[in-house]
Amino acid sequence: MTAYPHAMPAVPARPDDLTAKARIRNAALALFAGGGYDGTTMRAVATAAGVTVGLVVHHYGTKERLRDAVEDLIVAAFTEATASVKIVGSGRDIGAARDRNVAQMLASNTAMVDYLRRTILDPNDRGVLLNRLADLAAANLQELRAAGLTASRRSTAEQVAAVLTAQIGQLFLQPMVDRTVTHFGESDPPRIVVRLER
Amino acid sequence: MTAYPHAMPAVPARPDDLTAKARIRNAALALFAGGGYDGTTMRAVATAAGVTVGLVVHHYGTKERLRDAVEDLIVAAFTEATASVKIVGSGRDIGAARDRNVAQMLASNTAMVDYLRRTILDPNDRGVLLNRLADLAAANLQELRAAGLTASRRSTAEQVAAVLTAQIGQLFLQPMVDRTVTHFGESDPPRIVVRLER
DNA sequence: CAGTTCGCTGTATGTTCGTACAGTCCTTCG
DNA sequence: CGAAGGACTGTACGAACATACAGCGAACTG
Repeated sequence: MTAYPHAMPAVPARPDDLTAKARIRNAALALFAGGGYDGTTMRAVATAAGVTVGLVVHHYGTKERLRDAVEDLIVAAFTEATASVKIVGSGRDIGAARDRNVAQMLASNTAMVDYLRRTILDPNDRGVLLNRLADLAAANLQELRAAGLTASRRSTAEQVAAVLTAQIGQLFLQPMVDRTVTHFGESDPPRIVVRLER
Repeated sequence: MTAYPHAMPAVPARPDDLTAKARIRNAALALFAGGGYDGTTMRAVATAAGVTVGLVVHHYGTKERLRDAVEDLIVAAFTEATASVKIVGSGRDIGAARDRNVAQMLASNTAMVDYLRRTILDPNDRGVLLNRLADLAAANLQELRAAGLTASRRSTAEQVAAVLTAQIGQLFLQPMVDRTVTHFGESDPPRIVVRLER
């Protein structure tokens, strides 16, 4: 499942357990998510990780390569969330289980959601991360198809888009609804539902 | 309708017709939309507007006040789009006509859409612009209510959230779908539909 | 136990930023 | 004509930035 022959045990890591390199990457994710890539300085990352700027440069070379590491982490999280679903039952059930795992993973990773929202919705972005997630979704789809578990008449592109919007579309718009409702002094905001129509 | 006693004629303005102050504001909108507020320099705004940095400062004082002017322009566009609908017919029809006008206004204003997406979805944003648009929608709703044209059992907050998501929610997510579909070499992407559920 | 690697620090450098400001041109008005 | 005000330019400056780099100490390795 993971790339490691000796997989890490599923023990929640204490901050002290992490290497400085991992702490830097995690701090970068949190800060990029909160203040954006441009709005985050290498010094801020270093401070948040409890190290000096020099060490950040030492480990990642440039700010851009630090961002690459952050995006690798996100893609890995999606990969693990979907790969842990066994290929048994109907294609529909497997897809639903994958969606559930991704939703659960994102629910406990606010920073990832915020980072994704910033990056994917950015019209200026090169779209690398979105494409990587799309490729992952397509590969998952292909796996079902190879097992003869899907008989959708929709194209791959359309199915992938449907999966992605289902997995993350709602997360992107929900804050807007929440803030609007809160602005009028109400709580218990309604849920956003995103669908694809042809 | 407009604040001007002698309203401007509905003639599309040529760039040369605009004052430098307006050109600066328009350039700022386009650049903020494309590269974000932080990612846009005063020098870039000046160059895009065909003036010097000094003049930008002369007219707007600070970068933040330049952003205020940009947001004023957006709120004015929403105001005019909704105010031009006469209060005749059913409340539902009036609401639909307003939505149509806003959609049309946004369709011809890519920069505004991009700016709104950036600003409203930014979790770090103070939410001023979203609140102004929410207040505008609420005022429009109140207008219908005062005329006895609406009998919704939904709260104001919920109705406003519904209006805003209908007006701009789809515009925010559509680029993601478009890019995903394009990534797989297809054209004719499906449409996003956003709904509120309780 | 010497040698080498590696995590890590502190400082320096060149660039780019927002903003300040002195001054020039041009229009308006008495 | 001459003063005043506003649009506009060009330069300057301090702060903050990403990055480079020399050096230090502890931990491995043979």
